[in-house]
Amino acid sequence: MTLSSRAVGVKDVAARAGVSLGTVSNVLNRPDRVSASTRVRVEDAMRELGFVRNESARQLRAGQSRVLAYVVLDAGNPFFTDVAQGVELEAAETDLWLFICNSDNSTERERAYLDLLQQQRVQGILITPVDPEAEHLRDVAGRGTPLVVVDRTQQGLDLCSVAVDDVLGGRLAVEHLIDRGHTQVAFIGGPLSIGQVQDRWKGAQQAWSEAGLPPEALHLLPTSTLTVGEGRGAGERLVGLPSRRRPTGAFCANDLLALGLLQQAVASGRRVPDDLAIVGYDDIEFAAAAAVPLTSVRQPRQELGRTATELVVDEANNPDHTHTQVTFTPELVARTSTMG
Amino acid sequence: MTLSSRAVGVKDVAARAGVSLGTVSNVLNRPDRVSASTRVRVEDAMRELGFVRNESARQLRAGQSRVLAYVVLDAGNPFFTDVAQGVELEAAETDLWLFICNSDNSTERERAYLDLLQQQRVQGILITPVDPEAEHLRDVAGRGTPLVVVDRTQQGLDLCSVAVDDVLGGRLAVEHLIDRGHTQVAFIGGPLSIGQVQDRWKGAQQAWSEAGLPPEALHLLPTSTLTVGEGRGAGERLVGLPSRRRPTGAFCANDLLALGLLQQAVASGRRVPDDLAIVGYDDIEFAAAAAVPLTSVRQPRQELGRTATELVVDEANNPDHTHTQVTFTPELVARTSTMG
DNA sequence: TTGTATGCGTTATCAG
DNA sequence: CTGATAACGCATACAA
Repeated sequence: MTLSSRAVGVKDVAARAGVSLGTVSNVLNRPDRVSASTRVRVEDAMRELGFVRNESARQLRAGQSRVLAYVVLDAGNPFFTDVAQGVELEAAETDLWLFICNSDNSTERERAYLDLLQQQRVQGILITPVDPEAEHLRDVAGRGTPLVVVDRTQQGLDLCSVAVDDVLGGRLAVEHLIDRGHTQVAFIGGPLSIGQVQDRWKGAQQAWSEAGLPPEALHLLPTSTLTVGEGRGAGERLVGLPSRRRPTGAFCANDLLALGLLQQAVASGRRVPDDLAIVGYDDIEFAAAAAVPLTSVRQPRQELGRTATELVVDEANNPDHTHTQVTFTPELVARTSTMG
Repeated sequence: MTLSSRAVGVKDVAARAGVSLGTVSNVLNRPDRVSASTRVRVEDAMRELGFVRNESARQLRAGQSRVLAYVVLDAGNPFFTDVAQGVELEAAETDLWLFICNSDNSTERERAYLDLLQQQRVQGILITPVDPEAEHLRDVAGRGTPLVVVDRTQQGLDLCSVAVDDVLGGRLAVEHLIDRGHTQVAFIGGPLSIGQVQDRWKGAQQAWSEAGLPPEALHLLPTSTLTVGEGRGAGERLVGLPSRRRPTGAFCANDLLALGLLQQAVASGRRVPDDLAIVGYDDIEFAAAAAVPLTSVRQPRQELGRTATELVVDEANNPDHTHTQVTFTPELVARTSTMG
């Protein structure tokens, strides 16, 4: 309703309530120092005028904000939204709010959001970066905004990070396929420039060679992104291989790929797992909900988010903070797609 | 590196570069008014000092921010992240940035985020609200922050909104099942207090009665949420019905339910669509990617986001803005889950 | 409780 | 280009 001359401020409230400016401020920040009756009067005035505290001014004075931000790689990937949920749960307990930003796999967007968030003086930034070694990540920390890297390991020790042991995850996946008797296996994923993909591939190779299997029987089928569409494409390439060398088991670098592969396999008449066994990675909700429930490597998603949040908050408030790299252990969840 | 005495400001930069404060400001805001050589010198100083513009101060002065916020109902539902992507695409073209907030179906969290965003003086708010008639939505607009309701229709004409005709969507789904010869059909979804669910159910009933089919042959299987888990549960209840009256087709109020139902059906040995045909709603990416690709009602998700963004931006900048209610038309996408 | 004054960092203006 | 200065809205400290 208030179509007034814009911008209702504390002094307008004070005038309306017939009290001083300082009293309004007290109602806002130390309600106990104000008598109940005047407090009510002030609150009424605020309501009538449609007063909204100006956070810019408040923050300019206080120098601190009550919001955290999480810059995700791909807001459409349920893995990240699950991590974000963990962040929110923990943040809520500290009376902090969360803004989610989507870099959408673009280094430029990532950098632009980091700039914006620093300028906003958010209390801390969580980020799953395109490249964990990028300079601009360190710049942020150097300029005073606490920053924690999520789901990527760090080379240096100058940043906090929370990650999962992806080499181990890769081992678990491939060991499982070996246990099930597969001797021709495909690793589907890419680009290898992505740290996680590289680590999972490395783990796969380790498990394979330790089992004494010939390297050429572990096929690398690179993809250009980790999406459902690429998974379908990989399925078609798989069929193209000569039947003698054609993999009977596939380990996909994430569940999106695995679901695409699964779809393509079923559509082309192959049976899962009899003709093709599939292991995914992340164990997103849709993995268990696929019509052929997907075996997958589970990461403690919410826990990642919670822990990362604890770390930023500590970095923001504890003068004795020391950078910490936390590594979680993944776990294989066996389902029908390998255990028909 | 800059471990200095906190808070590098424009005047520090000016001192370091040996220029006046005004010049630094010009480098920041009207670079053309500064000679190339001094500009470089100032930029170097900013870099060396790790200067970060203080957005609070800037905004306090300008009274305007460059960020939009989208408050979603459920960040884990791909439908909303797709809408958000549409918002981002449009926002980027207007040089605006997007913060995503998750109300997680909680009225309280929704209200708290709205307060926070108003205090931050964001340029505009997009929201898919728990309840589109809630008072606090109107309060926001009344206090000067442009707000657009996304994916919910409005009763009044005092707010902008962008929605899809859910009654029509419901009709399309059920007409499709009728066309395929089904005479016992289940509607799965809930709670009916959710506007969308109610509308889809209404459309289903309309199509059913217009086809001259008996009302009792259209079964309502209510759920308490729109999640994969509830979909599985509904599948179990479906089996419980006496075979004579057991539905051969199911229309689910969203794809999450449909995927859960699909999973349960396949796991319990029913064939889709021969034993049970399934229609979902939203056409999220995982619908097409399900091992039995899901027939679904598609909404123009990105378009929803784009249009909503155009509306907030207009409301924020155009003094002659008039509130507009935009309604899009849904479309049935037939796939294997009904067309085996 | 009240008035009043000051500062937070940035931008804009104006005369030199 | 410089130098000085006034806002923006809020929080606080201090004296009455």
